[in-house]
Amino acid sequence: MALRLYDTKTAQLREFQPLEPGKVSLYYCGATVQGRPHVGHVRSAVAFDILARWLQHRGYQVTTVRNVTDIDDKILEKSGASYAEGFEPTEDYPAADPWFALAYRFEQIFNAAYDAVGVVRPSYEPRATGHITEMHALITRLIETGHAYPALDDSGDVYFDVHSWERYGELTHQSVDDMQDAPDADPRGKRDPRDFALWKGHKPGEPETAAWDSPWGWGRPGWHLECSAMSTKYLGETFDIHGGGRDLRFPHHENELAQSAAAGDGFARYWLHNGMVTYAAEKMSKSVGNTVSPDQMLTEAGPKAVRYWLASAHYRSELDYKPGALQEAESALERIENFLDRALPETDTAVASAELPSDFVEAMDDDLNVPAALAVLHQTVRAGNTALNSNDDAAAALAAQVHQMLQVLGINDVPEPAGADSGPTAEALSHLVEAQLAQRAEAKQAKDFARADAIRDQLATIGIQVEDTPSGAVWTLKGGA
RNA sequence: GGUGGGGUGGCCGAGUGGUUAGGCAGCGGUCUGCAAAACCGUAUACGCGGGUUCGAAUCCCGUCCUCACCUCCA
Repeated sequence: MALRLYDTKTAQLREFQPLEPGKVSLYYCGATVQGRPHVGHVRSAVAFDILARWLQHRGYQVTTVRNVTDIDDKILEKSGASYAEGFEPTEDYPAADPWFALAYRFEQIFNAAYDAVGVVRPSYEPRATGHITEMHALITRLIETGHAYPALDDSGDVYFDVHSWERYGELTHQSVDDMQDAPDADPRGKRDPRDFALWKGHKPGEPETAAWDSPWGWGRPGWHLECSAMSTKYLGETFDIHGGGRDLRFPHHENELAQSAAAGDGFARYWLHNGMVTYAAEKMSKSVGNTVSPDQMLTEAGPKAVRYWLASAHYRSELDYKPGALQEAESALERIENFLDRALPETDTAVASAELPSDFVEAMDDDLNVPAALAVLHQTVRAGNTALNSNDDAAAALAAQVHQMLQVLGINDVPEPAGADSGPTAEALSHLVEAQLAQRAEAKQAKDFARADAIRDQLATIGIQVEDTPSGAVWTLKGGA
């Protein structure tokens, strides 16, 4: 069975066929680094990370590009504000903060957030400001072909002429005439309010460092242009998959498509969009102020559980964040890991060669139906536990399958938080607990269950859970004691 | 006004005509000194009203509610 993906542009499931046999080029929109990431950003990255991993699993050589928008109105605004009289600095926004320092600082925080849940770094991570030359070339082509024009006023802007491109609206299935004008639309030097900026002329008050020379005067790039210029540079004029959040479909992706196609490029062959993360059924976003940070999630559950939760709804569905959701994921994941601990006490080399269950493969091939794939994973865990309970040899093979499924979903690659498990502190703790457990074993031997239970309860109150197994007591450190 | 999604059992969340999604939380049981873990069993379901069909959560019509985008947004 072939991999099928839902393509926004044609609004249907399409069998995936790469442009070049054996290779896949994937571009997905990263963040505008003007502030800290929230859960929605991480969800999107996890969705496309799983796509990349699945393509790789299917044998494709995948080239992944995720852009960094390191210059835009908000970045300049926030930087500008940090120089103003009476500015109150915060940890995130210090005083006298150059725009490039601000952008790079948040870029690193974004990367830390992606890393924390095991998102593989893309092949390339280009920044908008590093591709001004390529953008100029694209603007020039658009002006030459009559699809772009310098502003009619003296702003120094250059606009894309939406009426010059009759396919405009094809991605989101809208016609220009039906689009509602922005209530606060500033017509500036536009022929039509819906024309969008390719190049923004330098404005008085904006820093000199945020302006580049161009055939149309000093200025800086418009938002949409970078993705067209960079995807083409790194992946070619036509490439396989373009991804991003659903909220980017319009205007961002529509505009990207228009400017690239109008310039004669084939551009993306499949468009994939992930659903929004909501909070109390409302889209999580900075402007609404209902964001939850990756750090906050990580205080509620382990990083693997966070990734599990982010993947637990289909990538095109909305994912509603609510307190308790992460604990549920943690419980589910714990059952999986308990099984693996029991069935694969030591690293087994046979694990790597295990084949994925066909139902799992089928689910993933069906537009990355991760919830259905997880159902297969859980069924395998149950079968494995049953096998273990009856000393059936099948357990090891099932465990190997479970391991492989976790691998493909990227859950195994989530780094464990450093600290608790190793080092002198852990060593000392281990000795203390083992001593207690030895006493408890003695008490149990003597049928002094009251004392044995007292020891267990005492350990429980400091966050150490004791469980009796056929091979003796084992203990685990539980957070949040 | 335009475009595109949704409304599934206590909660989350798959599923597009007939046979168990799955998880979490409950309840009962097995195991255990007691627990824990694990397994077994179990209840609660498809927004509302019509229609098509032998049969609909799934198709059609109507209706209500809701979300996203059209302005920066993963």
